[in-house]
Amino acid sequence: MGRQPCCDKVGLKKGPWTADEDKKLINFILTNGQCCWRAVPKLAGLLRCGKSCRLRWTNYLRPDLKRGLLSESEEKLVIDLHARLGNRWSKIAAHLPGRTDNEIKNHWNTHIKKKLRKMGIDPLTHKPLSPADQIELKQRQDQHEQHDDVPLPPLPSPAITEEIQAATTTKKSSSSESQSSDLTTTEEEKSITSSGMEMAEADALLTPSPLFCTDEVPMIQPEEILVPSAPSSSSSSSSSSVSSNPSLKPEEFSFVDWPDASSMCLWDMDDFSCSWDFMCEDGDRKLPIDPWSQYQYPRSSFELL
DNA sequence: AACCGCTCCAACCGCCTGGAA
DNA sequence: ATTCCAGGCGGTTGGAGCGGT
Repeated sequence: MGRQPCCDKVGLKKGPWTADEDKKLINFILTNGQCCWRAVPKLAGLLRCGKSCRLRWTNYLRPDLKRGLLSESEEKLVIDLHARLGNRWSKIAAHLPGRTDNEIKNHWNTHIKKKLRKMGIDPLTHKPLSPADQIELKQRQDQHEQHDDVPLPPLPSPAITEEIQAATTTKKSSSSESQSSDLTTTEEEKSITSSGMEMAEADALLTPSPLFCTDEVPMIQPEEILVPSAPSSSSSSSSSSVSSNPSLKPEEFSFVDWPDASSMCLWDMDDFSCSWDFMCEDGDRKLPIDPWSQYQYPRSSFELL
């Protein structure tokens, strides 16, 4: 017996959201807050299932979302976090304010995977592909230049496979922590702290405003929140254009942590790169490590891509 | 201009989990 | 203890947009 669908799908709309639907959802959430997604479509006058509403809001309409491609620093962070957490996109996204798990997942699949493979790094294991694998990969790429979905070559060694499986198992066994709030530190996140970056450093890395390329993403003030009027399918890269809603007041955005514009500053990349000197514990000592060393290629080789 | 193939990403689907009943 | 429900997550898909021929 299959599981009941999340909602009665008869008569429900699917596919891209229209500007009108977005407007209804935004107005509803801003007025009532996020609660009981199942009830949202009915109360907001939408012919969507609650799940669809939640996704639309969290992945697209939330005012605190960043837009645009991931910056180089964000990309590095994603790679590092992926090496430690695997495909746990929501966990990874939790470390990148304003980014969604979906966005990071997409970026990983479309950009980062390719970069790593080009560099001879297995995106699955974050270990170098063996020379034989690289030759094979090259041959396959030559044969199927256009296809990125070439099956991955064999894993470098059974030990690595076990390592990944162990990580996967950890995911299952630690599922009880998966729902914990962002403020709590999970076991895995603790391991990140101890084996990799210091939490404070990670926080510094992850401090929203200074990190991001503000030229990619215009700062939006609460009073500037606008309701899109163009169909969503065509507004993917310029989401929040358009007709303002005078009924929405800045104070109604209390659930959004708006960056303090006065504290905004741009960091030089050189300043930022300093933050990538991680520490590892060696007994009682803490030793600095370069996270890029695990890839066994010079940092600059990545930056050239 | 038309066609084709590729890329990208918004959205969907199915499963899992925690909490309430 | 069990069942049900809602929310969350990760994998996958579909289609718009774009470049090449």
